[in-house]
Amino acid sequence: MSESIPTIKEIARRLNVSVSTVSRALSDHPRISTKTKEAVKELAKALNYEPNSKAIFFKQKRSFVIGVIVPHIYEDFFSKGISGIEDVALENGYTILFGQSHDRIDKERQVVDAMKNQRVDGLIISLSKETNKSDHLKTLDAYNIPVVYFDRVPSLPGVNKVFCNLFEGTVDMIEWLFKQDRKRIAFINGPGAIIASKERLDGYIEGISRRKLKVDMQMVEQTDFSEEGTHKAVARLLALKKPPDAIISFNDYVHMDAVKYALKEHVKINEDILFASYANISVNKHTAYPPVVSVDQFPYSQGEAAMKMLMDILQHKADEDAAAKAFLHKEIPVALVYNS
Amino acid sequence: MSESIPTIKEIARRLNVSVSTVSRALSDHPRISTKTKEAVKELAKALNYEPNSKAIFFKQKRSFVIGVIVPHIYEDFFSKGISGIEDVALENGYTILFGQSHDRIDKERQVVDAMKNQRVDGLIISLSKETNKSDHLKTLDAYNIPVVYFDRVPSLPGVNKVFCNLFEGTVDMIEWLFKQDRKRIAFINGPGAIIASKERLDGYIEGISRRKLKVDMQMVEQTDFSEEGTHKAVARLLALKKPPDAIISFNDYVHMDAVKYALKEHVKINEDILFASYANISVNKHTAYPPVVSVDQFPYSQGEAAMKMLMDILQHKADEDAAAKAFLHKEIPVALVYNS
DNA sequence: GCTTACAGGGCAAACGTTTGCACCGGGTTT
DNA sequence: AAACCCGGTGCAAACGTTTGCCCTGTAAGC
Repeated sequence: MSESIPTIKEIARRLNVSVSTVSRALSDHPRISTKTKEAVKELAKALNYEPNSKAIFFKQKRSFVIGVIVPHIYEDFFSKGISGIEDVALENGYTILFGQSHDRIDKERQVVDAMKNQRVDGLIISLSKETNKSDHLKTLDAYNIPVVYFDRVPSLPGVNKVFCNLFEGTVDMIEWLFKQDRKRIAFINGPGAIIASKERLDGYIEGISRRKLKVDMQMVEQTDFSEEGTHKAVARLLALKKPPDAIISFNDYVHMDAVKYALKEHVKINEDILFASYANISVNKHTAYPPVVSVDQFPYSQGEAAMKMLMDILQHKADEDAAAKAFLHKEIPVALVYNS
Repeated sequence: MSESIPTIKEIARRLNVSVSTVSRALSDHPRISTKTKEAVKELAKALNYEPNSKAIFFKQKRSFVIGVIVPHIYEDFFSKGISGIEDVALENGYTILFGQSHDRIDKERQVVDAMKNQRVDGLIISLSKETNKSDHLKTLDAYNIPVVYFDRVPSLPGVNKVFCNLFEGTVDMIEWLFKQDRKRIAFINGPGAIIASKERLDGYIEGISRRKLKVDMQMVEQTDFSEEGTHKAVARLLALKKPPDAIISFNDYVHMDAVKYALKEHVKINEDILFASYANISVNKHTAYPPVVSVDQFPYSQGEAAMKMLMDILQHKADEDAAAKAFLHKEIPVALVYNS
């Protein structure tokens, strides 16, 4: 009943030629006459022939599939990153196998395993928060599957990675706030353990220091990303003898929670206190009180860059040229985005 | 240099048995002695053997990959749906190939083609807005790839689909608003052309009618989902001689835009006017003015249901039993979610 | 007329795995 | 003692495609 899927064999049978001829005709091999090629291609089109990429992989050891693993898909940042990856992949005839780690290392392991079983040609991964060592990714080496890390990258050097550094962006943001005549700039950072927090804090300290001011650690709060955590941080800031006239939040989600609490305290958002943040997520355009400035990390571009890097690696895989095998690093510049 | 990937052959060679024995041992075939099985399994583990699923597909004509195509990943609704799909897939040993149509039919075609080339075992798709006929999905029949439609489903009957109907939810929402003593309930609907708009409108009319009230079409506005479109709709509602005391928005994004405009007009949100909406997206928990009630369509559950349905179809694919081949429909109930 | 060259195309192996069938040796039936 | 059964295992084909090598026929070169 289900009329069989056309194969190269079928074409060969109908045209009374051998399968090898068909194969070569389809790939424009010079040894095949134009006439035969035309006949083959015509019939292929008529039968709606599509090569079975699994069989090709089997022969060529390439699957034309690349794996993409992110902590969460629901975060604006990652969904945009995936779009960047996907677009470049499609341009190059690749498809993406997808998985989420939900920020858990066991899940990450499971997904990495699944990708390995599927014999992906390469992997782009943004590490889960729990992932400090990447031994589960070492096994990919044995399978000769190259890995490109994306945004949440290991700090070790011996890897390919695309990321951005928030240090400069933070310094710029502080400069800008000073120009708006803000003098008491507070900062709600994320948990101290993660690198992203350190980058931001370093930038904050540098930014304040450049104005020859002393950094007041009372102005630096921390949140665990929960609503309560952020509320408490804001509460402490507002309770200071000299409360801040600007608050930088770790990201736009923290920003929203901060605003929510400040509103309850009758703070005039972006008047009494200017609110700044990181990420520049899409919903900022819809919310009543977006941050006046947000540091955009251009996830789409990061995704594009990561996929291009992977394509590059795949190209040069067979090369004996050692130089082509060096580990690639790419730092994407950030930019301030203003909401008026 | 790249130490070779372990195969079943390698195991056979080392253990001095045939590949068939290894294959059977690995799959717990009853004819193989426990001793041999143990030896094989032990060595397999030691070598870190992982079956090459491409080769298996080749033999079994199953890839253990299912394709998932959605209009956008950045929408909260779809990202949750995908998570539901993914979790069920993983439980069943399947991995997902992912693609976005960006609400364009040409992109949808391209992605469907890519999935076909990869010989996915099945496909779950939420149609793009542009897709009215699905001839490009007909070609999947020839490849014997079953399709389950998800949320954005074709209205025709001869398909498998999981969806929810907003009619009841809308009626319930109106009832609830009446109970809050709201008498002039306005409605900002989406473009008339899409089914989702019709369902909502029908529910709105039914809800109002049940109170024996006449439906005032001045209270029914429309937006094209742009910020301006929504702003104009709100402006018209506020300019009415008898402005509304409740506004239902097409979804939470429209809701946000509506609130943003209303704030400018000094409306006291959720006091002067109660705001209600659909979708119950995650950021509602962070925003300053979430809708007091939102109709949750449980995208995660829908995703789960869709994947389970597909697993079911795949199970019964070989069945000659016609009953098992009937087209499956599943309607997921919605629920009101209140934000206090 | 004979060799040589080359264009055009076919044969068959290989990729990793599954599976129907055959085989073998020892124990049970008759 | 012949016939049978059965647990345990091996053989080989098959899946769709690519590719190194070989074969054939015709035309050019001598």
